[in-house]
Amino acid sequence: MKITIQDIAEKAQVSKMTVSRVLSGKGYVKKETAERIKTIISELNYEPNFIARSLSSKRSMILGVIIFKTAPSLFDEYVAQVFSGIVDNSEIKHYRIMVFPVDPNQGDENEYYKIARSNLLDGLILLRSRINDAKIEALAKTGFPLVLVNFKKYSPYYNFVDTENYKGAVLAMEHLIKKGHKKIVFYSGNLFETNARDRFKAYQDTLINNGLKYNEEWVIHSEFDEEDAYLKTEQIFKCTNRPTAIFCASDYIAIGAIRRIQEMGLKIPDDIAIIGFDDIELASHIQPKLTTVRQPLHELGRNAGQILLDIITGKRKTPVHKLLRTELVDRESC
Amino acid sequence: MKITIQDIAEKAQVSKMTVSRVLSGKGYVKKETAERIKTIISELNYEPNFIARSLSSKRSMILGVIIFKTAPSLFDEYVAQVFSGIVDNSEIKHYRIMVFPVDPNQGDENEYYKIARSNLLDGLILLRSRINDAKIEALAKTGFPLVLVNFKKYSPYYNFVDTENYKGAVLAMEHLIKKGHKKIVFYSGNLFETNARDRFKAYQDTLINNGLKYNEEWVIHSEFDEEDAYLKTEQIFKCTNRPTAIFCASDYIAIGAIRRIQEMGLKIPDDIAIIGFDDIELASHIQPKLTTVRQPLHELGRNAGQILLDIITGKRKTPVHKLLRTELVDRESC
DNA sequence: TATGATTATGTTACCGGTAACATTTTTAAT
DNA sequence: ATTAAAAATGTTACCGGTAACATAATCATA
Repeated sequence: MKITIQDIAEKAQVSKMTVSRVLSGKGYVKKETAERIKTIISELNYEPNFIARSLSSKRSMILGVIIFKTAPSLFDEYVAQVFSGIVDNSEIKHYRIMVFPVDPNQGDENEYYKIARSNLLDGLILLRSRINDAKIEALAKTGFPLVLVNFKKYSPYYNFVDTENYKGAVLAMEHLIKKGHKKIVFYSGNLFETNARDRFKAYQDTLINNGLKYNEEWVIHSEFDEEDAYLKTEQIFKCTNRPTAIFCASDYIAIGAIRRIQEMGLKIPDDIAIIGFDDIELASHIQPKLTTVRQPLHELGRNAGQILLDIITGKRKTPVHKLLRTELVDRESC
Repeated sequence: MKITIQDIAEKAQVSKMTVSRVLSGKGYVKKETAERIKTIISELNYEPNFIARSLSSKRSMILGVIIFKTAPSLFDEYVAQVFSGIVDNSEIKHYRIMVFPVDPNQGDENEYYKIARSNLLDGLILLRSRINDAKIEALAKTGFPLVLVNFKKYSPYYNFVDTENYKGAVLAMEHLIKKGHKKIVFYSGNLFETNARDRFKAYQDTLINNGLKYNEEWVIHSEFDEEDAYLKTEQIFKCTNRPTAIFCASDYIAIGAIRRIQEMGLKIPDDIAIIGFDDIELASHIQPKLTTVRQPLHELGRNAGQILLDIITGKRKTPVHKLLRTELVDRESC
């Protein structure tokens, strides 16, 4: 039989409330009484019922992390690092973290909307949200504490942390152009994600600002994952005018492209230069080491967690719009 | 104001119970009544209070995953893959998954014991448990649904899924020996983990079974992570009798060792051969591609999840002890 | 039409805490 | 000694569901 607060109260010959006060540390309790109660608590090995507490206090102390499953593997490095960042915060230790994989292909799309409205969570962080997701706005408008990671939309309803994707992509493009490349292919990633759009825009703008032509044929509409990029790399070699460099909207894309290119016997960066985006762990381990634009994934997560807490505790008024810096990591692939 | 089951009941002019029956699909409700209630539910956009339901029904439909933070990064590939496996199960979709990072260095050690006893969870999966962890046995003995991953202990109190670490390590060692290596170093990983112990035992036994000598000087007591292995690789070159091969208890260890060895200008596998354990994604991307023993991480997670569900629903009686197969992946590092 | 079984719905209590308010005891100040 | 403030404890109601049991309505059958 589970020990309840009532059992403790009876044994200590006080009311439930006094025990409750000892547990929460709030309100007045005489020192000796508190000691007596504490002793009984540890003797009986009592642990408060989390669910009951949540129901009564109307705060669950649970935060949710929604992970849209867009790549074959749910927990790729992107998610892993952002997640580590979220958790890596002493303040967040008072909260429990719940993970919700949401697979749009499985029709899970509106799951998280239900979850948010089921009183289970005090707040929510969304990873890999897409702009074509119908329910995000509805949820945001309810005022439910919500932080989007890598989803940029300047609206009073949204709170987000994102990276300076546009600036980062300009860095990448200028790096290629400085090295003399004029024929640059872009692997887009999924353009329903705002970061892919920003990088795409920067690709186009930087070409034009440097007197180069934007050529639609040189845009490969890949997903963000390795496999898709691997498969679509065929397309490059069908171009009549073969490019000399590739700017990939993510490192996973770059890794897929590199694999295909190397299979064809071409040398990187001599035959074709490649630059990625993200700087995941793999980037520095593959051959050649990948030049890329570093996105502070861990920081992204840490900020998202902190902002969410601040919103929940009322320390910040929404909307919160935050952008983090990127930096070029120059290695061997271009 | 949040809509409650009472609001629905009033609007439909029935009692709460009838609404509750419609929601759960259990018990009798007249068709027209049910329709009427369903209409009102969707009109008012009602979502049941998860917490209240849990308190009343005494099942939270929440599973916990405890991740002992032993490496610098909480979510390394090992954790990511096992976790993906846990989640990748249609039956588990009815449950919520809560993640608890437990950092022994921060004194979190007994956190999970409290969590398990706070009525928040229906069951628990433990990753990276160590045999010196005092509370695991206490928890297991309470009969709380509990599955350990990669923790082998044949006891009626424990349920676990593990890999055939011993056999896998024998595979690795025999592979090295077959290639003519006689002086083989072992990087142990943390010997508080049962899988490290099994691999260590296999290392010793296989040496002896092949007429080779077990030499304590050739055992490097590293942690399971890359950085520690990198640092401890110095030790090899202090041996008077320099080894020709290294068997690493994990791929991360191997990657750390390789980095140090390559920095010293030595060639792998010519100057020194290396074999790893796990077959993480990185293993096939580094240079040279790592020969290793594949451990089915995703399967490990999938099994752990399934076993936990079976225990919770009473389909299986504990104890459950399950071992999964390993396989040698022959690449370029030896 | 009576009767038992089946279907449909309702009532009550409870899950185990906490909030809000009430009461009693102690302490400090006049 | 009196009295107000502070400290200590208690009472009651409620959070929003569900389990268990009770009752009412409907149906099938003799």
